[in-house]
Amino acid sequence: MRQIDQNLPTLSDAVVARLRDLIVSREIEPGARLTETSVARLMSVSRTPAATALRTLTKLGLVKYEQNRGYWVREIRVEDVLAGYEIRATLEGLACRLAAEYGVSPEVRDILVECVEMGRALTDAEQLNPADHAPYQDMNATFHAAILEASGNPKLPDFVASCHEMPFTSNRIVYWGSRDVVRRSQFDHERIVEAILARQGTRAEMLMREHVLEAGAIVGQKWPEIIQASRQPALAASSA
Amino acid sequence: MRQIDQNLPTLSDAVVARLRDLIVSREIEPGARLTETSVARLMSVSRTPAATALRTLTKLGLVKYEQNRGYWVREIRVEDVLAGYEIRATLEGLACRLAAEYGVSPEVRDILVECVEMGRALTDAEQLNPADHAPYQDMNATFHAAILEASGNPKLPDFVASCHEMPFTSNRIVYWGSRDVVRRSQFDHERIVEAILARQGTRAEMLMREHVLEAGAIVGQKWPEIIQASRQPALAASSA
DNA sequence: AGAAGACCAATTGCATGCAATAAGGGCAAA
DNA sequence: TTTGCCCTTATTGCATGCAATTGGTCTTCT
Repeated sequence: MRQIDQNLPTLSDAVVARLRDLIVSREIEPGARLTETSVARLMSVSRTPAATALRTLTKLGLVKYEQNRGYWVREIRVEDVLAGYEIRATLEGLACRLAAEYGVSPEVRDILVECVEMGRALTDAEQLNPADHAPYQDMNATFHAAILEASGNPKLPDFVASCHEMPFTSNRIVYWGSRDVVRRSQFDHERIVEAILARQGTRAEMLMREHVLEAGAIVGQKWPEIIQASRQPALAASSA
Repeated sequence: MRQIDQNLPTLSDAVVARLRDLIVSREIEPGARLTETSVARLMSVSRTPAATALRTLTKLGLVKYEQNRGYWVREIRVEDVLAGYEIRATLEGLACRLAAEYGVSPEVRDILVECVEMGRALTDAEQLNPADHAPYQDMNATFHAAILEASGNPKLPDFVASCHEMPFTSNRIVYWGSRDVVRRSQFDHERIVEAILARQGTRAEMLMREHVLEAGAIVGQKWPEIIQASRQPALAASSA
């Protein structure tokens, strides 16, 4: 009875994951009513994990809640997604500045240099290799996480993580359709590392802001396609 | 049976409020075990609202949680509080820049001007009047909220709000012990409004950063006194 | 004596019944 | 016709019993 389809630790987590996919893919339409009972039936669980999941999704901003009234699916507006990128850009920019100003440990420096070298190698060929997409995403996540850690601000990683929990704002979404776009992102990484190691705080901050905002801009441009693609369950499910 | 002492909508909310006070005031020591059952007994409620409250406090960062293991009281470190101020300073700075760059509506302009005039009046006398503390706090909250709204970023108010939920990071804590400190804060407000109305985005951003960081610096300086004062239940309870 | 395995206690995770609450509709009175 | 009140109904909020998981301990075998 444990685990409905993913091997997440609790039923509630599994309900959150599945319900999020259903909302993001618009299989459940914006404005639709979500009662604890209906979610419980839909997921074949009792009301307890359904209720817990709905509270979690409320905090994630995917459903709206009114006291003693119930839950509704919220519309995912492109301006909300862009707002998330704007906040993430600012916070990751802060992390860059702090890391540059206070200086990074040799270990962090090695990680950053390694990320840059790996990214260069993965994107150096004349054409992007689909098989390199996943390694590049991993490198990207490592890169951003290392800088957040190196900021010395113990709350910053958590705040940025809550940005990632919003749909389409994750740093795992690296557009792999155009070599130019990926290559430019890679150049950003190189300049960011250069700035941090040279202790150029403001430069590092602005470069990271730009870097993240550009990722957001690409999502904004391709918004109709993204929504369209996410309507297809097969694709939406792959986001897990 | 409803409401144990505050008139909050749900029992769970009341448990969150009381437990937060107990943790912040260190009546429950850092590292202490918190089981659903013990909290339920302590608050004279069943396990359900206790469990909900513990999950909420985990998200607020006041308790630590381990899967299927339980909850522990986390230590409130001064560096965590300062980290919160650093994030808040950056985000409110962002809001200022956006409001300045895109321009504010006449309504918002009137609110900001009114806040500045009220603040000037409340701090103009040679000595601070204790009775003016609460009105000044209200003005301060209105001021910051108006700018966050005016930023046009729909997620920004929520993110800043989650900063306020951390202990000692609320913008309601305005130090009222020194006229110079309050007066300087008031001057900041005046310059921030000037910069926003003059569409000077970067200046507005930096002024707001400085403004919030100074509030954090004061908390940092007075940390031992704050911890000491919060040990006294009478004072701690007044934070509700 | 040390290590591995099985048992035991403590704690959360889940299921379900019941109570409280709030919105909406119907009915009556002005 | 409109307005105000009450009642119904849908839904969450709460209480509690049971199952599952985890960590520690005790035993046993090497």
